[in-house]
Parts: sequence; structure tokens; C-alpha cells
Amino acid sequence: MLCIKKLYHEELFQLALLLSLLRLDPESYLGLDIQTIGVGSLDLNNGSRWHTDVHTIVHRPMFVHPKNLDSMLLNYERDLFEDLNSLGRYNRINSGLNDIHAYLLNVEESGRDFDIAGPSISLSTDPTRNMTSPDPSNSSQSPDEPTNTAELTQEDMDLIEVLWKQDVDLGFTLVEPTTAAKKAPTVEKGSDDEIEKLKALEAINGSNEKKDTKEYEEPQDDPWAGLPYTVDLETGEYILNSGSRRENGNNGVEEDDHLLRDASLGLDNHPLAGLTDDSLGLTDTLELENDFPSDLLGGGLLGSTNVEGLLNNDSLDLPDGFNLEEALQLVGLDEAQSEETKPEVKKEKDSIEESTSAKDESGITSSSSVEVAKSFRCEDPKSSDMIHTPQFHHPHHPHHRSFQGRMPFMRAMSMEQRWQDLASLLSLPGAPDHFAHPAHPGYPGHGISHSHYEAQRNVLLHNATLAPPVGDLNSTSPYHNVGGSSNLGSAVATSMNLTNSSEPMGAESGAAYKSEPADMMYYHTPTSDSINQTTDGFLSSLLNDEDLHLMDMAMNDGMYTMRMLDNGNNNTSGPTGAAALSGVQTAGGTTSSATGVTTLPGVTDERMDASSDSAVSSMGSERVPSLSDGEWMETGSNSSHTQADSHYTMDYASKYRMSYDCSYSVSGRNAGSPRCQTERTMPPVAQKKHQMFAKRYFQEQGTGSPLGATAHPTTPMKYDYDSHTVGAGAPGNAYSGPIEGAAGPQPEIKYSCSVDFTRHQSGRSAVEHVHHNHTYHMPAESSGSLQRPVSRDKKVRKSESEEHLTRDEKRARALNVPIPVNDIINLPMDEFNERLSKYDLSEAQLSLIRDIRRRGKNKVAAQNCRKRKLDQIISLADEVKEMRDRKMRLIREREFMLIERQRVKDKFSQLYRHVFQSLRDPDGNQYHPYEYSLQQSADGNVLLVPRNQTNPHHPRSTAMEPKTKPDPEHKE
DNA sequence: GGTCTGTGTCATACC
DNA sequence: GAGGTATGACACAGA
Repeated sequence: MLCIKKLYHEELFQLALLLSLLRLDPESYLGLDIQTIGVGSLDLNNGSRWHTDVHTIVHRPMFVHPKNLDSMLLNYERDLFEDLNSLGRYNRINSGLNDIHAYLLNVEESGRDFDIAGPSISLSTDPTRNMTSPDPSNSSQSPDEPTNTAELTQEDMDLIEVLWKQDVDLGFTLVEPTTAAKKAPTVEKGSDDEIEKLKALEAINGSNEKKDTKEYEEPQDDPWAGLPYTVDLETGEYILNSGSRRENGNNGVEEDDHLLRDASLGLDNHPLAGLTDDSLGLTDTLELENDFPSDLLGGGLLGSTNVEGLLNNDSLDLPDGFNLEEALQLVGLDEAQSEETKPEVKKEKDSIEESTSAKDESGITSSSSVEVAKSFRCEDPKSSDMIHTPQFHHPHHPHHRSFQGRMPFMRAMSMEQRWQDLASLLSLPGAPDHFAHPAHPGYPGHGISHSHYEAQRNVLLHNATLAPPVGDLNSTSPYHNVGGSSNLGSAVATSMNLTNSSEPMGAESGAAYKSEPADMMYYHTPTSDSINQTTDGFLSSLLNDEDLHLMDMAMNDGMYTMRMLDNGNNNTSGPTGAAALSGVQTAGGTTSSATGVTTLPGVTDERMDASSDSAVSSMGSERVPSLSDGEWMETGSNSSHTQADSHYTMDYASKYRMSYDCSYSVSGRNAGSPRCQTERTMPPVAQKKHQMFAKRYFQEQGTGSPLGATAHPTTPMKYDYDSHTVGAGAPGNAYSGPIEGAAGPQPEIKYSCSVDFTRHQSGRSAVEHVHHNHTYHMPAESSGSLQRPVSRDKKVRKSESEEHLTRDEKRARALNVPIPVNDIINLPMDEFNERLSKYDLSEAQLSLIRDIRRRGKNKVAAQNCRKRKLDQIISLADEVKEMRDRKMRLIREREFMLIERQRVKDKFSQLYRHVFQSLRDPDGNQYHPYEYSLQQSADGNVLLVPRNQTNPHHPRSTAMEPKTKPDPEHKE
């Protein structure tokens, strides 16, 4: 309760300063003040007393020169919040208020009515002068404004005198002359030097407490928080207001002093060292009673450097020498680190900070007339910090955290609320009815709060040895809803939840959080054809907007484009996808359809399916110009290339789509791809056998048979093309079919008629499949009139086509190799040998044929290999991104856990102090924190272990008197 | 003219 | 061992 008083006085003091500065009538403000600050907990006997008390205190600043009030206020605030030792200095500054504390306590304990004169006495040793010597500057006040000092002097003087005497009679230690003297001048003179005098006073007090402050390891921590104490005005020492206080005398005071100082010391020595943050908002007694988280707090899970190192390490435990960033840069993920990792967290912080700042600012600037508030906020950065009290809750701001340490939550909240109150107050400065706080219409004021407080106090006082818990401070005010560390944790949790929940749509954090949906989209898009087809741009946008930004930039034109193309082609592999095909596929398909050869759906499907391979299709697309120019297609190389591509496509598709595409996609993005799904439908038959089967099947089926075979989507197309061309062209007629067909269903077929070699080749494919023994010279003649138009075009381009001949094709032409290069390359071995056996080939020819076949095979293999590499890179990039996202999630979780740990630490520290301070030796004295510490044994008992006792498991072995406390009481 | 990219080819290893 | 495949390395052409 006294702590509340302390805060209360602190609040009042500043509030009074503000009121004085604003020329407000303290008398009219009193009720408002009481309700605003919620001093119901301060109600000793009845509310009216506090009114008077407030009145008295409020008048104190009136002795300050009004001209200096502003600067004084700033200095005061600065002293309060700037210095890390603000608490100690604050105590010094407010020693006069502490005097009031002492007086109030004395009065309260004495059982007599609390009266106004007591505090007045503490404020000034020369009340007469206070009353009779109003500050000259007060004359500058508006004559309409009430003269507060006059009121005080008129009414209070007598009371002061009487109570002074009463205090003396009751044994209350009067204000030390020096203490009074250091207040009196400030109050009396009201000169321009008041600021300096305040400083001097601080210095004086500082010298008096130098001994004490130097022992504070963390002075910002108020060791007296939550303790009933008074300030010995003679010695300046803090006197614990316990039942043994008077008995112990100065020894007790010193004991308490040490104890309180050790409140942080003990914690420092405790596994929770460093946790001296005395956040009053945390002290919810009920929560404390359910918590003794030493194990948790001492656990190294969160604090382990392993985790930190792991999280901070971008290498992700990659092998030595592996530069992830370099690798990421290669795949375009490098910059994502800087854009998503740090900025993300930073943005998250900043967003909260900005929101809180905006909130505070809005609350402050709600009244434009609050000049003081503005100057406060603008001129004094500390004040600005003070205004941003909600930021203290944010764990991401170390300075805020530290600030939080030296600024109790209640106080912080009070400051903010005070501003708001003042803002509201200034809106109706002259309003007669101030007793209902305009800004808090629903605020109950004394009654409820008081009763609440009383209830808790009574409960707590059941244990006479227990000091009033710090935590019940919050019970009387709504502040605990705002400033508690639990709220801190919850706020963070809320923040986390918000950020998590808003990840897909978050603006700031979205940059990082969107990545997960993006991942989902990205990884899961292949599960749907429609998505693949329609979300190409969507994916790109997502990727661009998020973590994949750079990756997308790096890959969208390459890898992803290929992938999209792959998907697109794959999507077009269906019956309806023919229109989407372009280049060779489209040409072939349209040609086929244009020829009216409606028996080619399978063919079209095959070709499309054959082109479904991304790498091949892209390459095939690139080949389109060459294919379309006819010259390239005209020669055997054309057919060779086409079939090579087709073969490659088919080969790759048939072999890798299942075995590679699905298996290599580590990230699983292709797991559900239609391609793989389609591929899965394919029986895992050996490709070579499959191809052979296909070819033989067509051969066996004859010209008309391929339709059925080609209609099967999984049928290899390597030779289907030739087969269907035969079948499509003219079943049963090797020459009248695709080759000589007027419509020329296939480009190569159309062009193949014009050139002898090509004719042989094209005719070969048709003839040989059917008759197995048709010279490639025949097709030209046998092509008949149907082939003439085409052959004319081909002849025109003949010279051009020769330029596009591959080396092998040229060599083959030079050596008059009777077998088309395409066949040389793509024919199965047995058939290839069969073909070879049909010709009487020279050694050079045979060698060339075998080299051509080898190179052709190798070329396809190289293409497949490259595509495989590309896909592997993409997969790795996806994995890297996934890992990065996971890392970010873990970092966020870790931050959250750290915040939670800090919150629990705070609770524990308070609990520790609470329990330790409640312990009494047989004589009723408190244990010295320097000498004892609370530790928990393995069996759960809380032990009071001497500090020189390092082993907590054998506390009784020491010379000191370790005490085992039952858990129900002390584990709380 | 240098660089980059795509492609073909060779050599090699492996199946 | 032959054939096919995979892959690194190199060369070349084109942008």
C-alpha cells in the first residue's frame, strides 16, 4: 500500500506540477485527480481524507515559481526517467513526499485520523512562509484564478501547527532541518534558480545516499517496491514498516535496507540473474502463487547458444566451404536474406512501435491546447519515451525494456493516462464539476477500487509475516491490464498471432509472412492443372512480392519459365491442349487436323505429350524456326533433328518424367503435378523394352494399327511418329501416306519429299516400317503428284537447307549413308542392326553410322542431363527457400519464447523477493539477502540456503540455518 | 571484341 | 564386352 502511496505521490507530484503550470485550480482538480489516478487504494479511512491530502500535495508545486514550472517539470521528468538511477534520485527528489509517506503511515498506524497538516509539515518547515509568501510570479496569474496558496494558508496553517505537535507527540520524526531547508527555499523563493536548487537538493540527498546507491547493482530496480516502509527523515534511510520495525530499530532498518538492496542482488546470484525488472504490472499475486518456474527459467533451452547460433547461422549446418549465400545468389535468393530476415523483424517491431506511438500521440494530441504536453513530448526525448509507454511492453526494444526496468508499469501507464487526463481536463478547465473524470466516465473511483484493494490487502495480511505483495498494486487500478508483463507476453503473443494470422495479407510483415502462402502456392500449385495454367502470372506476382522475389527474378526467365513452359506444355498434353501448342507441335497437330486425318488424335496427343518435356519443348520451340523454314527439315538432318527432339522428348518424358522428374523433385512440388500423375499411370516398364514394344507393335499392327497404339497416352512416341505418319498418311501405302500426302501431315514429311536424301529418309520411315525393304530413292518418284508442290518449295530452299545440315548429316550425305541420321540415332539396337544388315556398307560408313548414333544418343543425353541439372537447381532453390522460411518461423517462435521466458523470469523474480522478504527468523527478523538465498531442491522444497552454500542439495550442512519451507506456502 | 548462353561433342564412368 | 546413359569438360555459334 505504501508503495502505492509512493506511486501515488509520484503521480500527484507531477500532476500537481502540471496543474500548477496550467494554472488549474487544484481544488477543482482534486476529485478528478483522485478518480483519474485511481487512488482508491490509498483510501485510508475515507475518500475525503485523500481529497485533502491531494489538496495539500497539489499545493506544493504552487510554491514553485510559475515561470520555472515548465523547465522544472522537464527537469523533473528528466530526472525521473533519464537517469538509470531514476528511482533513487526520485526518492531523493521526493524525499519530501516520502516524508508525507512516513507521516501518513505514522498517522495510519497510530490509528488517528489522517489530516492535511501532516503532509504540509513535511513539505515545508516554514508553513507560514509558504502561506504568506506566495510566489511573486503568482501575481502574474489571472486574478480570476483562485489562489491556491492562499487557500492553503488560510485553512491549513492551523492544522499544520496542530498536527505538527501531534506528530511530535506521537513520536513521528520531524523533517530534518536540512531536508526542510532544501525544500523550503525552493518553495519559498520561487526564484528563477529553482531548477538549480532542485539539482542542489538532489546532490545533497545524493551525498546522503551515496553509500546506499553505490551498493545497488541495479539501481533502477526499486527494492522497496511493494514493501511498507517509511523514510527516516533524520538518516534518510528507508524504514520497513513491519511489526518489528520499532523493535529492531536502526538495525532493522539496515537489515531491511540490505534486504531490499539484495532483492536484486539475490536475483543476480540466482539463476535468474539479471532479472531485476520490477514490473509492477506483473505482480498478479494469484498468478505468482501458481508459479515457481525455476526449472524452466534455469533451463537452457531458450537461452542455449546452440539455438541462437543455429538461428543466427545462415549456413544451416551446411558443409564447410559451402557458401549458402553464394549459392543463394546463384539462384537469386541471396538478397532475400536482407529483405526478409532482418527487415522483417524490424518491420514487425516498427509497425508495433508506430502503432503504439500513433496511439500515444493521438491520445496526447487529442487536445490541441495541451501546450505543455507538446513541449514535453517535443523537447524532451525522455518525455517522448515516457509517452510511448506501451512500447515498453514490446520485447523487441531493448531500450524500452531497460526503460521498463526503471519505470514501473503503473507509473508508465500513469504518465500516459495522465496526459490523457490532462488533455481531457484542459478541454474544460473551468468546469465546475470535475469529479467525474471526463476521460474515464466509467471509472468507478474510490469505492470499487478501494474495496477491491482492501479485500486483497486483507487477504494478504492474513499472513502477518508476509509483506504486502507487490502484485496487488495492480489490483486497484486498471493499469494491470495494460502494463503487466503478462500483458507484455500476451501482447507479444497477440502480436505474434496477429502477424501470423495476417501473414497472407500483412502489409509490413507480409513481405516475410506471405512467403508461406507463397510456398504453399508454389509447392502445391502443381497439384492442379488449372492453377498451373492460370496462375503463372499469379505465381510470378506472388514470388515477386515475397521471398521469392529475387529468386523469381533470377529464375523466372529461366528455370521457372521453363517450368511453366513445362507445365504449360504438360497441360497441353491433354486432348484440349493442342491449341496451346506451338512450333513443331502446333504445326504438326494443326497439319494433322488440317489434313483431315482425324485419326490422329493419338498422334497429336503423342506429339504433344512428346513435347511436354520442358527442356525439350523449349528446345523444340527454339527449333521451330528452323523447322519451319523447311530447309532444315528438308534434309535428313531435319528428320533427324525432329526425331532426335522427338526422341529426346519422348525419351526424356518416358524415362525421366517418372524416374527423374518425380524423383528429383525433392521439394515435392511436382509430386502432385499432373505430369507425374500422368506418368504414374505409366507402367514402370523398361523404356527400352517399351520402345521396342511400341515399334514392334506398330510394325505388327501395320499401317492402321498405330492409331490404337498412339491413342494410348503412355505409349512411347519415339517411333510412333513415324508409325502414325504412315498410318495417317495412307494405310497400306507406304508412299501415298504421310510422305506424298498432299496435306503432308508432318512438316518433315512434307519437306522430305523434295530432296533425295530426305526422300529416302522420309520414305524410309514410311516404307521401312511397312515393307522393311524400300529404298529411300523411291519416295521421290513414288511421291507422285501429291508431293510436287511441297518438293518445289523444298528445292528452292535446298541450298539453304544444306547449310543447316549437321556435321553428321553432312558426313552421312558425303558417304552416302543409306540410313537417315534420325534412324541411325533413334532406332532400337536390334532394328538398327537389322537396318545395317540390309545394306552393304563400307567400314567408313559403318563407323560413321555408329558415331552418328553415338553422338546422337549422347546429345540427347546431354540435353537431358542439362535439364536435370536445371531442375535440380530449382529444387535446391526451393529447398533453400523452404529452409529459410522455416528459419524465419523458428526465429519468430524463439523470440516469442524469449519473451515468455522473460515474463516468467519477471514473475519469478517478484516471487522470489516476495517469498524471501516474507521469511523471518525465529526472532522475527528478515534474512539477509547477502547471506541467504532461496533455492529449490530436487524434491521441490524451497530451501533457504546460505550464500556460501554452493550445493543446494545439502543446505543443512552449513553452519547457517537453512530452512526448508513447505512447498504449499512458499512455492506459491 | 568480350561475355553469356545454348548446344554439340568427347571422354569417362557407370549400369 | 557392347550398348546405353550420365556427366564433366570443352568447343562453337549466336545473341
